[in-house]
Amino acid sequence: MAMVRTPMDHERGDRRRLPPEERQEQILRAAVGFFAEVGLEGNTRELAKRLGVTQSLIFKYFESKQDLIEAVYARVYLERISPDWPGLLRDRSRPIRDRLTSFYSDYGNRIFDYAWMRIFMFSGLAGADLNRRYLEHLRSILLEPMREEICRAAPGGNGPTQEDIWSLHGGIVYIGIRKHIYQVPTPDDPRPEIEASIDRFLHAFGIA
Amino acid sequence: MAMVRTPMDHERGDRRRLPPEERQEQILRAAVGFFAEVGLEGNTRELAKRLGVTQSLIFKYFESKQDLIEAVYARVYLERISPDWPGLLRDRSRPIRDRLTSFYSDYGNRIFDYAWMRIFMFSGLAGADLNRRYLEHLRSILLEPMREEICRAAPGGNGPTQEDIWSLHGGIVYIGIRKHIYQVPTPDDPRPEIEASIDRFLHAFGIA
DNA sequence: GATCTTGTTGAGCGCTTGATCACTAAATGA
DNA sequence: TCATTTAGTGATCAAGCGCTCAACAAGATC
Repeated sequence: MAMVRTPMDHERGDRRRLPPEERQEQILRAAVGFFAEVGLEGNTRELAKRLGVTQSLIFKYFESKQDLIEAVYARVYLERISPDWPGLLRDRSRPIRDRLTSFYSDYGNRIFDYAWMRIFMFSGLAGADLNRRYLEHLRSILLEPMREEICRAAPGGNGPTQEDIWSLHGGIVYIGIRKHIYQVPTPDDPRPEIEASIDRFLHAFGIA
Repeated sequence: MAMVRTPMDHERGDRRRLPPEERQEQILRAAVGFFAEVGLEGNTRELAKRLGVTQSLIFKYFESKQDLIEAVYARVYLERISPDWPGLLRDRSRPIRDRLTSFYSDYGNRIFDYAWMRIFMFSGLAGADLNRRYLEHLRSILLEPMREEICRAAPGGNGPTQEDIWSLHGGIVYIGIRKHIYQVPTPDDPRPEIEASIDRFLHAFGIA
């Protein structure tokens, strides 16, 4: 009960005096989980406690808390959109339904993630420009191609509008919001519902 | 530039020494707008400044900040669900499409609201139980009836599952999330897209 | 084993926070 | 007009915040 700080009871192997890049990585990884859980106003003393280091150490690796938060943003947003997806969506050798279901199955795997969803929401509420840039990126390189491909597949040319696509997208993303933000029960495997949403959507435009 | 506090430059008429219930109401109303904007960690000094009163006055009307936040929750959540809606959804003298479009048109009017959306999101992220209770309430008295009515209207009895209904709901709510949380451009009038979503949904179950 | 480098510590500074309280002065009634 | 009541103030407290820095000690080099 002496409250002595023992490095051993935190993280794996955790010898003191890590190489700088390893320590920085360790802090950043912990920060992602920590800020996702408590929000961006979470204090650095608590974060340090979870890492089993002193709070001052954090400032050796990140100039300021804002600096750390931006590193968290970068880490979380980076590689969240796969470079394969535009090609997948445009691949006309496959039926549009297949392309959409495999895209959203992949997409769901990446974004139905506790840390991602919450940090995206926290940063959105904080007014961070990153959200707007992410959504514009998403729209232009994924949703707009998606819309075009559905239009092409739709008989009679009465395809969806951009706003229709947002509606499909929102219905799917909302599963993750319910799970990680509101924390209400959701299906263990979201894929059947994703497929059903896509089928309903395509059906409305005369596809399948 | 003397930064003298003049009561006149805040709120309307604003004579000092208000009757207690009026002052409490004024603080509460300001708190709703303030916390919606900056988050629940917004500080009471800033809130007091907006009201043109001292910070200590807030604690004359609310025992603690947490107390104030809970009053904000109550104010914001209260009367957000109209008692007319269950009856409207169950009214079989009207086609199901009409019932759904007028319900969601009304519903959108109430929840596509800056303060509501953001406080709901802030409290959800903070883990407040209110969100779970609200969503369970919504499900049981609105979404489940909705599902049953659509099932009844669907030929062959292959109606939507509860999860399908969440998907429809999510697609609609997502408009508000984009607008007030992510703050990206959305249609000025969401009703056309709401109607389109409902039509696509019903179409998939062989209705209309 | 002595030396040097540098990752890590712990004390603490300046500031902000929620909350308290003795006091001030505006409204009310006699 | 004066006494009473009480809405509102302003100074202040204790705790917590981001951040700094002199000192310490783990690990590499010889």
